[in-house]
Amino acid sequence: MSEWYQHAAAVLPNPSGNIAERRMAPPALAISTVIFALKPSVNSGRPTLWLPLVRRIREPFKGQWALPGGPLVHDESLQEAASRNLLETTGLAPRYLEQLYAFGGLHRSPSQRVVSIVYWALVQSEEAELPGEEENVRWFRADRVQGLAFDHQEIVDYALWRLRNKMEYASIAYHFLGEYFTLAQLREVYEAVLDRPLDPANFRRHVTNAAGIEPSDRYLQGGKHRPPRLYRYTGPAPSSTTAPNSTSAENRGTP
Amino acid sequence: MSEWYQHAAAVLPNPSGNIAERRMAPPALAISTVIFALKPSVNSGRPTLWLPLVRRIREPFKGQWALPGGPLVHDESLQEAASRNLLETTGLAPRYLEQLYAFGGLHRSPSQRVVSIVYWALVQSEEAELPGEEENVRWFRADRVQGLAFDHQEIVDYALWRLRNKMEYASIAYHFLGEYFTLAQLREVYEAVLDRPLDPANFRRHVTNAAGIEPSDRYLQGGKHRPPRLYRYTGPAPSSTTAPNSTSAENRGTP
DNA sequence: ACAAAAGTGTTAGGTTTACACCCATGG
DNA sequence: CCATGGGTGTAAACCTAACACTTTTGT
Repeated sequence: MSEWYQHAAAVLPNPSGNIAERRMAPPALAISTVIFALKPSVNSGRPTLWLPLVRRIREPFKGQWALPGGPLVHDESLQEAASRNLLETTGLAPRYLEQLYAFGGLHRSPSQRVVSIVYWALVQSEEAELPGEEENVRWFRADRVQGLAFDHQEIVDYALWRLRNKMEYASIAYHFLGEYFTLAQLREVYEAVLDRPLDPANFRRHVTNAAGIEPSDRYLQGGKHRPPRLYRYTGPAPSSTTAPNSTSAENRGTP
Repeated sequence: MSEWYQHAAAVLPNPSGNIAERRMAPPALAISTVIFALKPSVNSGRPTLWLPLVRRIREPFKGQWALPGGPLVHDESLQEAASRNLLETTGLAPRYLEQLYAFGGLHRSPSQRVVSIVYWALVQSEEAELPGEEENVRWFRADRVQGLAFDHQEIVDYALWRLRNKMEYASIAYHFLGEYFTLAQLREVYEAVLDRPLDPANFRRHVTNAAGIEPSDRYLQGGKHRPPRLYRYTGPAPSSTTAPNSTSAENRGTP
């Protein structure tokens, strides 16, 4: 895993060295994915944003952490490639998956020109346990990552910005949670991602007025206080169909 | 021009035919651009959205109209490729240029797998005259295009959606206009793109309260009535730097 | 003077925000 | 019965849409 730059290069006429030859080779095409999950902070226990990275085991940036990714394999759409990517890294099927951006700067990789089409994904916290044995995959706090290989720091920053931005107007927070959730849990998701406290009363109204969320007749038992009602998300599930068509979307600017 | 699919294929180990061989070839990488300009409608004379298309002169979809595009040439970033693209088609440097989406479906092109990274651009109407001699480049009304080659119809529809969407929250309308413009002209831009009338009084307030627009001490003379004041856009000009970093942005969903 | 567009004022309605308050449950 | 989070009510502040009205020019 994660040694695809080498692999991609092997397909090309001239893998290395000769500059004149290199200019003739078409850029390699790669797919990478920024995967977000909420996990309890080690200190406060409150949920915070985490993402998995893989350690590079070969030379461009050997030993440094990088986004999970791989070459674009034939007979596989861009989305499918990202999805497979996610499965191999976290063992999960994506709850939410959307294209982020195509990064194509000339010197992203020192050895060879690589164009990366990057996706971003949301997965559920509990299920997001790594396949154990993997020593070269580790979760990091999303706001603490640094020293990444290639331009992956910039990519992570942009994905974070997009997540925060989109969270404010689109119904994506649900994809961090299971089928049933309390409004307090949902609020904690928003507070973790947006990194600011929200008024519980106003949050309740905002979210119950929104379409796509339905109260169930179940309650969460076992708490210390009054058992909160459980809700379900019944809106569209763009899990594997976030394309430019239909009702999909991207993000919003800050102006 | 516009015969780059062939050209790209020529670089690859196995240009055609053999399916087993074809699966080994990496997908070709192309850049295309959706270029928008406002031109007066032939009937009403009011400004409407237009875009330039190029006629295909070789076989996949020969004779049909397609988006301007070409292969990704070495020593040229994605943005630079799109920018060159735009220059060759309209003779203009882009006033606004932003990445739209990477289209990578398996069967976009019948002969060979092609991944297209598509940009969208805004140019000024008056200057957007074609280099005359070009018989294979023509402007079409954006809401009337049909029968395009490949999946370009879908791409145009998405670009249109994105333009309309982004127009509602970002300061991009200015890029259709010259340095000095009246508020009525600016309102006509919004009305043409959003395809609905706007209240002049409220529009004025909305736009004069927004940052990045300054009144000048000049007035537009020569009209039939009271000469309107001329304004200037003084906000950030993302003309060639619309990357995921900085204050750039993409679009907003239809939650 | 009159028509028409430029530009200003005003008001009703909706949305957001802050916070007071009641409800229900475990201890 | 009390502490605590679940859940409801309410009023000020703010934003938006609709439209009446005044101003300024060319004819």
